Amino acid sequence: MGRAPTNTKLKLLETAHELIWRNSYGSVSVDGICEKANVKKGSFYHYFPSKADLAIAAIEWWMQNTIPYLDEIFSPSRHPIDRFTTLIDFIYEKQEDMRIEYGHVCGCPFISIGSELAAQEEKICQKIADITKQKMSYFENALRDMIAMGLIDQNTDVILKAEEIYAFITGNMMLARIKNDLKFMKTSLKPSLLTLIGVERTTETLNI
Amino acid sequence: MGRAPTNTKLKLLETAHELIWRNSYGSVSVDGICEKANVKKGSFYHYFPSKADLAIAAIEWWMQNTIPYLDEIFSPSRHPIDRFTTLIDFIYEKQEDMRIEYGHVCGCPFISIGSELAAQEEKICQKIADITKQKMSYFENALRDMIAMGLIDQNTDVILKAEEIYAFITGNMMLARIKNDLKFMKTSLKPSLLTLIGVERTTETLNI
DNA sequence: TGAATATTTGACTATTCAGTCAAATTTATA
DNA sequence: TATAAATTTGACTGAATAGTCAAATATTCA
Repeated sequence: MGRAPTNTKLKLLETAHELIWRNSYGSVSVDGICEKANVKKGSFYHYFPSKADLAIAAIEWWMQNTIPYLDEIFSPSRHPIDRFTTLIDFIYEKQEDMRIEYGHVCGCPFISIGSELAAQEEKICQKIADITKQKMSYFENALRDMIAMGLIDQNTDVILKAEEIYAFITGNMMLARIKNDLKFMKTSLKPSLLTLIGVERTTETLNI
Repeated sequence: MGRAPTNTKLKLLETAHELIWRNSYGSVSVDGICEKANVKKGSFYHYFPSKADLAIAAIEWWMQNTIPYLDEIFSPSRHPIDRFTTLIDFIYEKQEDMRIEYGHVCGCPFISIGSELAAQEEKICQKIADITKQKMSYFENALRDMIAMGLIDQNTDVILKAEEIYAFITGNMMLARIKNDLKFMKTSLKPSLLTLIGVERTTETLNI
């Protein structure tokens, strides 16, 4: 008995995520999300108790969406250096796609909304912090493999190094969004990142 | 003849900057700024044509405020490595002060507002991009001195390296704001930054 | 078919928002 | 002290905001 579930909730998640990523949490209204998603406001509040709760759900949904890609990129079967370079390619391509479609580099949705709501929405910050940790664990895993393979200094503190990598990539995405410019990300981010990681830049290690 | 200028405009700039830095552009209202600054709304619009114009003026005002500090930190009379370590100390102390006073790490005001308004306020983005360039010029200047002193690789591309440094510091400040945590900035940012710059970490070069 | 359940609708509120404006007030100076 | 100019005030508007709710509708299955 009972009515079957519809795709309304998913439409709201997708639309909210896109609008907030492109613009900002504060500049996107519930009415705007509903209009774009072709959903009435009453339906919105049937699925989400508040705008903030929708934002949290959208962040969670997007992260779940992203995990399979990260699993593929950071597959243990891939050479660890290749994992990082593939990650940069993956990020760049998404950013370039969005720049073409929306006319603007959009940066990292987690970081943008996290920064915007850092002092207002404790729950959102906690969620972003969790995601940050989760992403860094991919880096730590790859760094351990690099140590085992003798690619980087044996005494590398992988936790610390992972945080450096995350901050570096994050900072670059942020600046790309503000400057609306992917030049650095396209041409310099990859070699800069490898230097930061501490990989010797010989043709031998780079051409896997 | 005529009435002498008052400090109302300055009060509005100070208050707007503080509230937007602590929270966000979208969550701070003109009414909120006026109330905290003890200024009536009519006065606000006597001095600023719009909320966005106030934000631009506040950003400009804060940058003008910051320049003397940067000039001192990046004084050519200071050892170039010391310039960077002093910068980190300067940033950390300000962040720690704000964390204690407001209960929250506030990060970089320029980057936070720039990211928030990247797709909405062209003028604000342009202003932030200008400030970014201006700050990187300090880095480039120091890097050239480091090359001249043989502290880093003679073939270092200073423009590129300055952008790396800026992204790295920016990313760290962003994460500190989101995580509301200054641990990394306090203990690891300095050595990590020197590694990124490419300075050999011997006692000789570090204890200036 | 009919009961049970989930979903959708649209009209509704109360508040907050950015921005306006004419009149009142202050103050420097001639 | 009169004048001129900048400043301040407070009441105002109209639009947008997040959120509410009871009723209508669709769908499932017994």
